[in-house]
Amino acid sequence: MADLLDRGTAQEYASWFRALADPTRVQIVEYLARRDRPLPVAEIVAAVGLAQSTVSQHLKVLTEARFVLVEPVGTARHYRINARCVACFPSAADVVMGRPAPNRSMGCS
Amino acid sequence: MADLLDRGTAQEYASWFRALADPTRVQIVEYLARRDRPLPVAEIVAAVGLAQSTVSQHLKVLTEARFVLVEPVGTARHYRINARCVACFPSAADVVMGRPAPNRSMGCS
DNA sequence: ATCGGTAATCGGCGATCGACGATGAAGGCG
DNA sequence: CGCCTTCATCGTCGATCGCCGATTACCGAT
Repeated sequence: MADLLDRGTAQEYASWFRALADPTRVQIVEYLARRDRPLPVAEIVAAVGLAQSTVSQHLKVLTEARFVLVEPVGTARHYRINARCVACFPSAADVVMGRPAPNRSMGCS
Repeated sequence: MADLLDRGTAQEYASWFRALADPTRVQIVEYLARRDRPLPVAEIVAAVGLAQSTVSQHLKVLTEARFVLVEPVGTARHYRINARCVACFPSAADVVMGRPAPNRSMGCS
């Protein structure tokens, strides 16, 4: 008993936290969560006030972490929050803080 | 309305997430949370299996992020989870995910 | 086929990270 | 006093990060 959290799980959790380890990405995720509808990149670029390439990089990180989903719309690409992650990411915080794991694994689709 | 989360808040949240952006630190925090009593560094070193200097660095990061508290005990230093953070860190996850901020600010002591 | 608008990718920059061994500082004990 | 024990700090290394401008790729429309 009392040994460490499984390394794989720790790595998975850490990758989630790392995706939010940048203030700009925190702003983007919170923005997408609050708007709760697919938004084109241009609008996000305007909101955060950074270069388009920079925002695109951040969106790539968030997409790979499954925080964000993307759908092509004509020539554009619309990003939106991943509703599953809204539900299961805070549970990761609980696990790390020693609370019983609330059921759902972090394997969000 | 519908503009970005305040930059200062985003930076504060990001610094919390960054502190957990490493699997070893996730393991350390979860370990301290589950044991829930002050532990000497040597025990943590034994648990994670890394060099003592490396673990000390991780503990410094976690201490500066206020996830962990330290108290000197004789020649040793005992680390323990910060109970306040156990309560208020998951709320950061909620805020980022667009949920209403559950009261307490992140300014944990 | 070419043009315009949208967004991803590339290459480079300085800064930070995570790991280590070695060294240093502080306290207890003979 | 000297000597462990315990832990923090230093210096270094390669790797990664965050940002940018420039370029490329894609698609719709002319």
